[in-house]
Amino acid sequence: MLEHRSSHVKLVRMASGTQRGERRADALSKRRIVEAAIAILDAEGERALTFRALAARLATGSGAIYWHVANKDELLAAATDDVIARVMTDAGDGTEPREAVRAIALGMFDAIDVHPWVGAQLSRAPWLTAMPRIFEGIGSRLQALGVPEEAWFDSTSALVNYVLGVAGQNAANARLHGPGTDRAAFLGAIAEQWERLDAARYPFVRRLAGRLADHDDREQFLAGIDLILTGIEAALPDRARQGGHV
Amino acid sequence: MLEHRSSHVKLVRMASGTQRGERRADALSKRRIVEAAIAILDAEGERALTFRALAARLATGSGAIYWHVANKDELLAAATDDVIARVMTDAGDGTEPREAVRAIALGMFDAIDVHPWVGAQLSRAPWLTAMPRIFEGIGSRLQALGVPEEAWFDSTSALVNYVLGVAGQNAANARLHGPGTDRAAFLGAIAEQWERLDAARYPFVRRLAGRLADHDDREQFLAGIDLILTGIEAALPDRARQGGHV
DNA sequence: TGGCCGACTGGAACACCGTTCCAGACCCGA
DNA sequence: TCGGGTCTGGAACGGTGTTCCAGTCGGCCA
Repeated sequence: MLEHRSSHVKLVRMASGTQRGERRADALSKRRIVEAAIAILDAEGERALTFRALAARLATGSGAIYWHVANKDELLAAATDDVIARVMTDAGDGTEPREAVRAIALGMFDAIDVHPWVGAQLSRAPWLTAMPRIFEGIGSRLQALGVPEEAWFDSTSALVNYVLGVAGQNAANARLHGPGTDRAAFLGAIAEQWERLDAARYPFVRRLAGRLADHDDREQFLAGIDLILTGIEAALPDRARQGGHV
Repeated sequence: MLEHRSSHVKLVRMASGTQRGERRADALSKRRIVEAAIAILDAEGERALTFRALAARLATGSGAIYWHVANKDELLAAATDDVIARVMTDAGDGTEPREAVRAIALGMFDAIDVHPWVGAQLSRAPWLTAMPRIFEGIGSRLQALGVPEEAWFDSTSALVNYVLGVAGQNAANARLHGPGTDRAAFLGAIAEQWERLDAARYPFVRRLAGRLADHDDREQFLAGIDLILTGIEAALPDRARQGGHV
C-alpha cells in the first residue's frame, strides 16, 4: 500500500537501465531537493515552502522536482526524517540508561527548537519513517533500564507521545510569532491574557499565569520527562530498581 | 493584539447601534456557522471543510460567512472550543481527584476519537481559547490531589502535553485511513511494516510490532496517564501522599 | 408614510497553491 | 548517426482562502 508513483517508477527503471553517474555537476536529485526544502523551512517557515519557491531556489521548474519527489507530503517526510535521523545518531550513546533517555529527548527538543516545522510534521504524519527511529531510540534505552517486556510498549508510547505533544506545541508557538520575534514577548502576551480570564471559572489558570510568563521551556520539558521516568521506575521489578541495570 | 477584524467591527457597531432581535428565522449567525462546520468536519473530514462547502450547506455565499467569522482559523478554533467546553463540563466532577484527572483525560480522548479534527487543531493552534479550559480542568484537580504550588505548572503541563501528543497522533491516524476504513487493518499494516525493518538497526521496534497490531488505544492512553500520575504522586509531600486530599 | 442608512447577503473575482501535462533537451548504447 | 529513455522547465488545471462590492432587507426618523 501507499506506493509513491515517481519513486516506484524510478526504482523499476533503474533496475532495467544502466547504473550511470551524474549527468551534470548541478544535476537535480532528491538529496539536493530535500536540502533546499530544509533551507527554506528554516529560513522562512512552513508557509514559505511551495513548489514554486523551491523551483526558483533550484533554478528549475516544478515539474522537474516532481520527477524526484512524489508530492509535498513525501518531501516533508524526507526533510523530517533527515533531522530526526541526525538526532538519533548524535544523542544518547554510552551513558547510563536514564541519562540516555533524557539525552535523546533533549536532542529532539533542541532539534525542534531550531526547526519548528519538524514539530508540526511529527504531529501530522509521523508514521511514515520518523516514528520507528524515535521508538527505537527511546524504547531500547528503557529496555536497558530494566523495564519488563510487558511494559515496553506502554512506557515507550507514553514518553513518545509526551515528546510529540511538546513538539506540536513548540511548532504552534513558532507559527504564531514569526521567525523574527522572540518567545518571551509572546509568552508574556499569553500570560496577560490568562490573567484577565474570568476569576470564577479560571481560578487555577490565573494563578499559573505568572509561571507561564517566566518559565524555561527546556527545563519544563525535562521536568515532564523526569515525571514519566519516575512513574516508569516505580513499576520496575525489585531487582532492577536499585542499580538501573538488569 | 490578535484582533479579528469582523468581530471587532461588529462589537463597535453593536455598541453604537440598536439591540435588535433576529432579522429572519433562518438568519446567519456565528453559532449556526460553527454548527454547520462541525457537521461537515465530522461527516467528511477536515479536508472537506471549505468555505464553498460551508456556503453550499448554509445556502449562502462565502462573503456572508466572512461577515460573521474572521477567517478559517477562527472558525476552526471556535469549533474546537465548542467540543472541548462540552468535555470539561461533562467530565470529572464529584469524584476523588486522581479519578477526576483520569475522567477528564478520558473525556478528551473520547471526544477526539469521535472528532479527529479536534486533535489536529489542538496540536496546531490551541492557545487561542481551548488551552485555558484544558489547563483549568486538569490543573485544578492536581491542586486537589495535594500537589504543592511549585509543582503545579510542571505537573499540569506534563499531563496536558501528553494528552495533546496522543490527540495529534489519533488525528494523524484518522487522516491516513479515511472515515470509512477501520483502525485494526490500518494498525496491522503498520505493524507488518515494522516487522520488515532492518533487524540490526531496529531490534526493539521489531519486537514491539506485535503489540502495536493488537493493542487497545484507549487502555494504552490511560496507562500513560497513570504513569505520569504516579510520577507526580511520588513527589508529593508526605502528609498528602496517603489520603489523596490535603 | 416615505426615505435613509447601516446590517447583512451572495456571488464574482483575485492571488496563490499542489499537481499534471507535455514539448523538448540531453546523453547513452547500438 | 540515430533512437529512446532520462530528465528538465514552464504552461495549464482545478481548487483554495480571502476580498470586493452591488444589492437587499428592515427598523428608525422626518
